[in-house]
Amino acid sequence: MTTGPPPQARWVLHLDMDAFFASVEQLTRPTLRGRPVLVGGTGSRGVVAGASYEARPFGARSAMPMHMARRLIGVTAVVVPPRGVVYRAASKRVFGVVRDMIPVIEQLSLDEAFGEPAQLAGAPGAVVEEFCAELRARVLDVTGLDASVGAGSGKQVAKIASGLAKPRGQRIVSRNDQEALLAPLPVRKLWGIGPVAEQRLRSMGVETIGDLARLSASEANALLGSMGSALRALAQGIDDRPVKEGAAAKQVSAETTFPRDLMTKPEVRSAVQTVGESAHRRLASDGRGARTVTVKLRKADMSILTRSATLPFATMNRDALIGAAQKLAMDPVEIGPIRLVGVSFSGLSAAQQEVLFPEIGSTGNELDEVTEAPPAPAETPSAEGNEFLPGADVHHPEYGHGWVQGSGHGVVTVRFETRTSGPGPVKTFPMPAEDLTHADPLVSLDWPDV
DNA sequence: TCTGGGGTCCTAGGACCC
DNA sequence: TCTGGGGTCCTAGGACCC
Repeated sequence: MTTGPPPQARWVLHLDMDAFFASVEQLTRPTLRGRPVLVGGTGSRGVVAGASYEARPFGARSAMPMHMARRLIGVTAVVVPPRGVVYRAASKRVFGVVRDMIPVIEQLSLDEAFGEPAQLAGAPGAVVEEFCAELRARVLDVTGLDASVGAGSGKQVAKIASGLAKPRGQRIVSRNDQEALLAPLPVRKLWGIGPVAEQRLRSMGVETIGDLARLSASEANALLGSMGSALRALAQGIDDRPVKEGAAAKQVSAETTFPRDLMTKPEVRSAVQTVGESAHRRLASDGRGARTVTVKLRKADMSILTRSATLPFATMNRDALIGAAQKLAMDPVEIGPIRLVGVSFSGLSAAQQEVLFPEIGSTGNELDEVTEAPPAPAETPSAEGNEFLPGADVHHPEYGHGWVQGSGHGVVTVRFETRTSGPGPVKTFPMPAEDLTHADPLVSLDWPDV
């Protein structure tokens, strides 16, 4: 007599790499496997961008100030600066594997994506289990990196499921089970509910996703604004948002927090120049031009000021863009000490009509002042007079590829290893170490085609 | 020794045009 | 000589995500 539930029409998958940055470090630097690894800024104002699973029992978490995470773990902590090029290359390979099984994916970041495999439409849970297991096995086999996968009737449930599956796991949530799963979770677990919305909801006694689901539409809108009814629907498990390929980036930016607050206009000028050049390099590799330039300043009290200007035409001309940024930057003498300077380019388009205003920046007074500005404070106190900073990739003619474990006191200590070498030997060289040269970090991945 | 860097989307007011 | 709306662009700020 039991006919069972009707087949589930939609299965959305969410794949999330486990501790991605830290795992890539452990993959490419085998000595770090099994150790508490913290990836992030090593300066006094650094925060944790990634923590290995060995670091988490100590309480270390992403976004935590680095000094705090370090103190929690103690002397066994290994702190390495982020290597974006390596993570991007690893990510590319991961999602190449995913794409072989799921042609259309929606990538959310370097380490996450949604997919909705057409062949799973209407499939029973057991088939979805099998598919997810195969997906994870292939990713691990090709890349050496662990992924967790969640599956559900929509994006929200799939994402929550992958979170519950971590690490090295998978969780398939059928439509019939999703209400029991969602209802007791804190509202903060919903994508789109951050600290502010959480507080507003809490003040009205709404703590769980179930509480939010029971609100009337008008109550939800009163508490959460225009997003209210959409978030209430998500809380009720109603989520028919399609999985679609991500659009091209709408903005390209760079920002730097300085070890000491900037106190003078020349310091800010110099910072805008450096940060603007960094943003421009990304813009150039993107290949598009920008119309709108935005300068962002974070003051010592953490408040943020932004100023933007829109040019008559999109351009990729470096001096025109940075010149515009210089005009927007404010003086710390007037607004107070500045800890962060950011430059962002938006209004991106393929059209480039830089020839239409060659006079801006390239011959303007703006740039001459910039060129003469004194340098900003050194980004890292130990940077001066030390060619090999900890975490740097290096090459030695005899020992091959390695990374700097430590430096100072006239010596540099290097661990020679890559993904395929296994834990390698450590060597110490007196400075200056003439045989040591900086190396492409991608060599540490030791992949045939990168 | 407090709090990174890279993004997306939304709101709200004013300018400007029809 | 007074008074509309609608639509779009621009700017500044803020919430939120990984």
